[in-house]
Amino acid sequence: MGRIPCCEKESVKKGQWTPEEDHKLSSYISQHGTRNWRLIPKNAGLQRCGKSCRLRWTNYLRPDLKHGQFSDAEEQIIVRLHSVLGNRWSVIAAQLPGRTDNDVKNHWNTKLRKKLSGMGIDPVTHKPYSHLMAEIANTLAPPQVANLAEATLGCLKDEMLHLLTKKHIDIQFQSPAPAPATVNNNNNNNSKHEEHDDDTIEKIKIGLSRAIIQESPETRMTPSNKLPWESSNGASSANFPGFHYALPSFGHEGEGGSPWSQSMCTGSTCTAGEQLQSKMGVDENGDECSGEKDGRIMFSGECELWDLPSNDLMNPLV
DNA sequence: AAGCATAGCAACCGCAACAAT
DNA sequence: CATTGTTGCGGTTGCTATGCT
Repeated sequence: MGRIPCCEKESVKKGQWTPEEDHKLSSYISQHGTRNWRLIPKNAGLQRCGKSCRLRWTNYLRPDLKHGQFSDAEEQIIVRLHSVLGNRWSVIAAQLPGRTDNDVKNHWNTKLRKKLSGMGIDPVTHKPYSHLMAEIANTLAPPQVANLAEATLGCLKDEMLHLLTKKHIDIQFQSPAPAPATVNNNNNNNSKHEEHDDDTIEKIKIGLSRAIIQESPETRMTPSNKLPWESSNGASSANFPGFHYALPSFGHEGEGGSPWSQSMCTGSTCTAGEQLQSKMGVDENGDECSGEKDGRIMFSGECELWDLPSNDLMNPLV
C-alpha cells in the first residue's frame, strides 16, 4: 500500500548527470517546455525519474542561472532575509536573480553559517551569543541557569571560545580548576576528546566570568556603542560590507515581556503570524512597528534589528 | 607520495501544498 | 468534498576536489 512511486525505481538511473543526458534534457525542454515532468524523461529518451529531471533543469541547466561565486551584496541579502524568514530558501532565492534555492542553501550551510558563527552571531537567531547567554540568565531562575548553561556550553563551545578570544578575555587556566561536576564520571572510558571538551567548557566558564566582571551592565550593549562582537579592527564589517545589525537595547526593567520574546521574531522560530505582523508594520501589541520608512522596509518586532532598502527586493515576500 | 580530513556541491528523499477530476 | 496526481520545498546524503599531516 502507500503512495505510488513517481517512477519505476528499478529502471531509473541515479547519480551524476552526463553531458549527453544534459543535452537530451535541454534540447527537449527548449522544444516542448517543462509541462508534466513525469513524461519528460520518457519523451526525451532519458532513463531518469521526472523529479530528477526537474531538479537537474532548475538547479543546473536553466539558461538564466548564475554559476559563479556569490557576491558580497548577494551574501548580505541572504543573511538579512534569513534573519527574518529562516530556512525558506526558495523565498530567499527569489530575491537573487540566477540563484536557486539549492545554491542558496548550500552557500548558507558551507560558508555563511560559519562566517556568522565566527563573528559571534548565532546563525539561527541572528543574535550575538553574548546576548543569548545574557537573555537566558535574565529570564531564568539561578538553578535553571546553571543547568541550561551546562548543556548549552557543550553545544556552543567553539563559538563561545571564538567570541571570548575576540573580546581579548583571558581564557587560559591560571591554576588548575576543579573538574566540573558533570554526570560523566566514568573513570575508565574517558576519551581524550571528552577531556578536551571538559577543558574547553571550563575555559569558557572562566572566560564568561571574567567578561561579566569586565563589563558592567551599564556599559554593555548600548546602541551607540560599537557592536559588541565587532573586533577592534572592524573585521566583521569587512566581511559583510555595509551589513549592519542594529541591536535592540537590553531591556531589563519596565518593559512588557522578556527581551528574548520581544526579539525572537527574527528567524526560523518566528511564527507566520509574527512575521505577518512585522510585514504589516505592527508588533504583537498592534502598535506601529515595522513597515516602510524613509524608503526602506523595516523588519522585525524590534523595528531596529535590520532594515533593507525596498528596492533591494526583487519579488514580493510571501 | 600516501592517507586522512574537510569543504563544497550536486543530487536524492520524503513530505506538504496545490491542482485537477 | 474526496481522491489522485503533480510540483515545490527543505533536509540530508554522497561524491569529488582540495588541503593537511
